[in-house]
Amino acid sequence: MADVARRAGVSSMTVSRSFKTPDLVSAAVRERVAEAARQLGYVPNLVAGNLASSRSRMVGAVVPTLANSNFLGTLKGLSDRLRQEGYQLLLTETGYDRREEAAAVAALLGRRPDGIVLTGAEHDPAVARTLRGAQVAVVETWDLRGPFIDMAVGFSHRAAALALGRLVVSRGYRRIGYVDFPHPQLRRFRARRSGMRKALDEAGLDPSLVAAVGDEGYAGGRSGLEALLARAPDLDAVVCATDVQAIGVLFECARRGWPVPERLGVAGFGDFEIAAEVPPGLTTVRTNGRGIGIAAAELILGRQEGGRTGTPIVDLGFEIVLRGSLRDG
Amino acid sequence: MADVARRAGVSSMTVSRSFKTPDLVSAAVRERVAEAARQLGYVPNLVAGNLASSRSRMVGAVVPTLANSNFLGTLKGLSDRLRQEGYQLLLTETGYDRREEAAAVAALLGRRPDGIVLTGAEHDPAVARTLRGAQVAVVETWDLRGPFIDMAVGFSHRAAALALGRLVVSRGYRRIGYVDFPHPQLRRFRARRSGMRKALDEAGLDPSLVAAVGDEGYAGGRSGLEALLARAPDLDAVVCATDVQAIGVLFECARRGWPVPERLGVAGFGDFEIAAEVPPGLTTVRTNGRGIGIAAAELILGRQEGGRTGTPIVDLGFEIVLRGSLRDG
DNA sequence: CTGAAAGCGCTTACAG
DNA sequence: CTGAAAGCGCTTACAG
Repeated sequence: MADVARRAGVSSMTVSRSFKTPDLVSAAVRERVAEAARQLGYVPNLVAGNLASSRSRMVGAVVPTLANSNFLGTLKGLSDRLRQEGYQLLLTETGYDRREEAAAVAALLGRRPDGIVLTGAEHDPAVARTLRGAQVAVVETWDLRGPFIDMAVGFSHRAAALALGRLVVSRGYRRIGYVDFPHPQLRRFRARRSGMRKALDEAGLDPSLVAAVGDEGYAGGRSGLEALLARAPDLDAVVCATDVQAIGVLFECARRGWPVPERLGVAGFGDFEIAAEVPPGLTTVRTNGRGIGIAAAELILGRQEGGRTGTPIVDLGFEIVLRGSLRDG
Repeated sequence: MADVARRAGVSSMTVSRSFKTPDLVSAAVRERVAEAARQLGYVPNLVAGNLASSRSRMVGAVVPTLANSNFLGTLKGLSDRLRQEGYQLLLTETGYDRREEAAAVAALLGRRPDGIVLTGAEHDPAVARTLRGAQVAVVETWDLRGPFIDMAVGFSHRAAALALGRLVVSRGYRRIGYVDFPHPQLRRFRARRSGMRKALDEAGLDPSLVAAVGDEGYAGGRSGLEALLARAPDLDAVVCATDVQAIGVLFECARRGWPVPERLGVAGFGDFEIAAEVPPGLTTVRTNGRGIGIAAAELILGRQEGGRTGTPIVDLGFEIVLRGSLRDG
């Protein structure tokens, strides 16, 4: 930058202003600075800028896994919205491990990001403590039950599962099983299960057909289905904690030659892209993961402008998407 | 840090040393510094550290899209390996747009990352120029045809498609169609098509059954299949440029009640997780996306140690995975 | 094994 | 509209 200033015949702060606040610089000087920068191939050093201004225009994102369209959508929404404002994303994956998460947050904090986006609202106690002490906007996503460290955006998993459960019941299914993913400390999965249970209770149906599997993927759906059938051979519908599990169930039905939705109704959670593609179409809950990312970005950006913009707890709701995997009732 | 130094009764450079090179500090002092840091909740400011040392321990990753298991695997491998060494990942998505990519690289460079990982080896001319001028290790991934900016890791898409094509031929299929994703300037897709064509030529089969679709997803597979059938009702096998397209073809077969592999053989490219799950199992090319990420990380880390470690062009090869979507021959 | 000084490349008030 | 000075919080030689 000193080189640019010399070449343009101005001071280095004029160069700085010429980039940051061009309106405060005369057109002629702006021109000369731009030309000098171009000739020198000058790339402003944001590291130095960050140190001097104590604003980084970086946001740290902490996700449990990349292998899940839900968080991918959120990441994409976050990244897109932030990029528009010249922010960049620092990404860490924790593998659903609280201690990894705590380590990630600590490492992120060293970079002095302007914001940190966490997945879920259950963290190592040290995380909340450290984060509250730090000068950083924090958004917890995918969970709406506090207490929150700072801000949050999500939806009610319980309400969504309840709505889905009621739909399945309304279609005349009577022996409804649930494939759960009871990951320790993942409250959102407990909430889904609880909503489901309520729907069955309301209808006076047996709520005990639950298979807890340790896999949120295809194999989890398959083994969940098998476990449920072993307990209830007359099972007529299966709801899964994730779309991928539900797809696993559909695949297993295809293997067995079982027609869906006649022999078995199937529903999932997430509305991944494949849900609309797989025959006969998967009934599921659309959760607006991308919207969560965008909203998280807005919250962080709003905080930068000073003061909070609107409410720091955002409920994005959900939508039930009805497809061929449930019969007409 | 000054606070920590004061509290521990040492100079701030001793604090710095105590963290960076503990061996050079006496155990007693190390102890006092650690204690003071703990009490003060001290988090070293890496921004300042980076500026002073001109090393950032950040790596920028530029991917066309997050919605594709291939790059996700690479990202994951990269992120995992880098995290072990205390590096962090700066992520940008470009949407297969060269200008977005150029902008992303410019923005990344402002952070002075120690390395940049690009997808593919075809970039805006400005990218190569800027990057060569910068003090940064560059790895181009998923393509092995240079010229490269710096280093590269990938495999031969042509050889992989050729091997897959030969396999399909060996299974007795004779009217083999190819669903292409001819994205402008995505050489790797051209290479796949070329390998496929060679396999058909060798066998004296008609290589003209190609459907170019603008969608690398499920819908692309479906529309590709329809286009091919319109031209060749006796089509007996379809190879797709991506697994997701191939899954789209399998779903369309299911909708039509066509048995796979009897009525139609199907093969894909990528070995996404679903390939093993979807009935009857998708024959495909396994491309080791995760390995690409790990290798890219190694190349960058090696460069940090000074000097190049081994060859800067890494061929990770591929593997044909045979599953039920092709008949026994 | 420990420390005083200079500097990394910017930005932030404060003047003019 | 432009500039001289100080400082952001570390690390890098260089001494001792």
